[in-house]
Amino acid sequence: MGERKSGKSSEKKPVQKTGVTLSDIAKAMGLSAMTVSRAFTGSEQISEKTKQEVLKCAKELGYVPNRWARSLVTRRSSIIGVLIPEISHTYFAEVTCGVEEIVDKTGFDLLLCHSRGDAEKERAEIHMLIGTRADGLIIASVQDSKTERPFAELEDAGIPFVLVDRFFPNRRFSSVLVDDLEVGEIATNHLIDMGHRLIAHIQGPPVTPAVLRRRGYLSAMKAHGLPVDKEWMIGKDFSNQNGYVSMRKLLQLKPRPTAVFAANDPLAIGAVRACREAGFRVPEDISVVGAGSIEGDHNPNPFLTTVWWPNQEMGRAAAELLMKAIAESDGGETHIRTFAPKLLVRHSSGPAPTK
Amino acid sequence: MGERKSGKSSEKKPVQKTGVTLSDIAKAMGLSAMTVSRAFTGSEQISEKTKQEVLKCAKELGYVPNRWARSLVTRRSSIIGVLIPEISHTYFAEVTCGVEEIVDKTGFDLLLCHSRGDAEKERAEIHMLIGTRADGLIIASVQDSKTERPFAELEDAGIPFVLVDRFFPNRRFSSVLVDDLEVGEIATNHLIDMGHRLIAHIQGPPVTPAVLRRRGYLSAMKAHGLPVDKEWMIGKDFSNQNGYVSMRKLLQLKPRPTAVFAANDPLAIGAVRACREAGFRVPEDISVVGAGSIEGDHNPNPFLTTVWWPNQEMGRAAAELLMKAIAESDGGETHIRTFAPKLLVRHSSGPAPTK
DNA sequence: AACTGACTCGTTAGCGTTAACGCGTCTGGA
DNA sequence: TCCAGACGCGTTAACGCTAACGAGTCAGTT
Repeated sequence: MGERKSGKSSEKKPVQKTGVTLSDIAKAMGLSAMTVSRAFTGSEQISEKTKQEVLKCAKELGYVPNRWARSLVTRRSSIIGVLIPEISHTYFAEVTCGVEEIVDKTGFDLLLCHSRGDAEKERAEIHMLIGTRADGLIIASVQDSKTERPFAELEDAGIPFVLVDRFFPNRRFSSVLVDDLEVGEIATNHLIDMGHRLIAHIQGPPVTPAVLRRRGYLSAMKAHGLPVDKEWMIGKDFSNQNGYVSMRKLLQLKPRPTAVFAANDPLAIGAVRACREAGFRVPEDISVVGAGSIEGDHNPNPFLTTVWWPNQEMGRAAAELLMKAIAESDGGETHIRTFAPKLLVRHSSGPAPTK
Repeated sequence: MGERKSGKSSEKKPVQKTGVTLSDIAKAMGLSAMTVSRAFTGSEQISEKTKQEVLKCAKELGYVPNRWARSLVTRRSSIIGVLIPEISHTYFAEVTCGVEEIVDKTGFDLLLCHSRGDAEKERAEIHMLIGTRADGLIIASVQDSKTERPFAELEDAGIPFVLVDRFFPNRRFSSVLVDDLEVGEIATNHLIDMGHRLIAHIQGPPVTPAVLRRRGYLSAMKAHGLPVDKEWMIGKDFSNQNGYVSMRKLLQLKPRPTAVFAANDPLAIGAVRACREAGFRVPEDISVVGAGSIEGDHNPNPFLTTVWWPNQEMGRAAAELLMKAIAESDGGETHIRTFAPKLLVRHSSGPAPTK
């Protein structure tokens, strides 16, 4: 067995598999480990000269300080946990991107965790993050009001956290929100303004944002004296598939709705697909409005009329709240930042058919 | 000056800010720390009875094992680093999602790092990940062939890694790829089949995938004896904005191209936008084909004709390669898996205008 | 009765790093 | 000349955990 790399090596030293340590380079330089440590921690108690020498020697030997040994004694991991249902949802990807921007700037790193929409998995991940001694958490929770237990654990562990787009009325947690009630109202009002009266709603799962958007839909309809048939509210999760299936059902109703407010964009896109397959034109025959559009350069969808809000900025805001909570470590106050949604009129909505 | 923690404490125990430790519950139960440890590590050297008692007591006291203390002695962090340009690109989000799926299943966690397309930042993150003693890395690198230095560092540190969609011909690294040459050919051939002859190409940045797609475009054109004007190849990065700007320039050429192959979907969407703004219809006047479509339920784009490949599955494949490399720790062999792209004909491409 | 071996549990030593303190050396001012 | 104080470095003792070995108990075997 040939050694693949003999390092700097003195004589035999088979393979330094474990990696170079502080005391390795301390010995090599005839210094104490402490002095070497000081060269890396930015301590004042070391002369500039030896500091440079140490850094140089460390580089040659390929030494990189062991983060965990350090954080064990420092009691800070410099790790922020991000706990979301799934990163492939563009919405969460953009929030996460905003979080990363701030967090990276402050010298922390991101541990990415998926709850996959499962409250129990979320709980397990929180537990894991406590074990990881994360310095803080950003959570897009799938817990409902009855299962706040995981958050209590976090508080016991003294780990600050900020919720994204989830609000628990009975308990104040720091959070960053969109006004989801307004989302529902804006979308619905737009359709009403275009002359629609038979407006259906494809809803999401029973989490706060979806519930509020639905409530906004209902409130807008009511405000205009428009009746809402129970069959017009349909759907059970945020998937494209659900949008497709729900729309197919809606198309069979009579009278057939002339417009649909879908609780998010994937739902809306699924709905559009169902309409077209069934031979209806969008928006000439049926108008569709989504919600939660993606921003930025990467994946714009130029077709769908939708209600937009600044995902990435919300991520930044959440991270800023968290950074402040960590820095001040008061742990006491909770802050809530709410963002206003905005209607983006594009090409999937139009005037109600005159028929 | 108040003592922040009086150890195990006898009477008052103000706030155990530091968190409960192994020996805390060892003392509480009259056991040794080792026995308690065994209850958590799944060791055989403990009776089922005491194990359950320990677990129960730990739960009551809110004890969670300190991951870093553990990994310090274990020499395994159970952390996989994912180093990508930016998670808000749906492409990387989906790859990451696939990675997470496998990695989570195997008991690892993901440290998410952004290179932001900057080779130097990427290098810094790799350095950080070495310090973190990550057990393995998945990298969508922005290094070019001349700057492989970071990878050498990884090899020295004995950290296995798998590259995603980057290939370094002069050096064999384990990697997962799409056949980008074929991507370019498929897209271009499709347009040629539709009768187009004046086909332009909006290209990406000078990284391997973009270069290969362009080469595929050229090869397809050449194979059909079609000339390529230098002005038809334009563009410098993967952004939507670049697609828009480049298309505007292409529209002013005479003769004006009747079709465009854009190196990825954001480019294509930007191009479509430019066409429409200038009063051209897509696909009646101009056909546009993208590449790298997103899959899954969340963000389908039902309009764009594009070349597709299985992002999420590629992520899974990369993670599986990495898991194997970690488990076997041979570190020797390198594996390369290539995925075939597939044309998705939708509504942004059509027959060449007869003029 | 003595021996073997399986089971449980404890003891000793670190893993690689930093906090806190201590000890020389050198400088400058009275 | 002497001493305060700054400066640069070393020593000791953790941080919370587990590997490796060792010791005690109890059953079954010879």
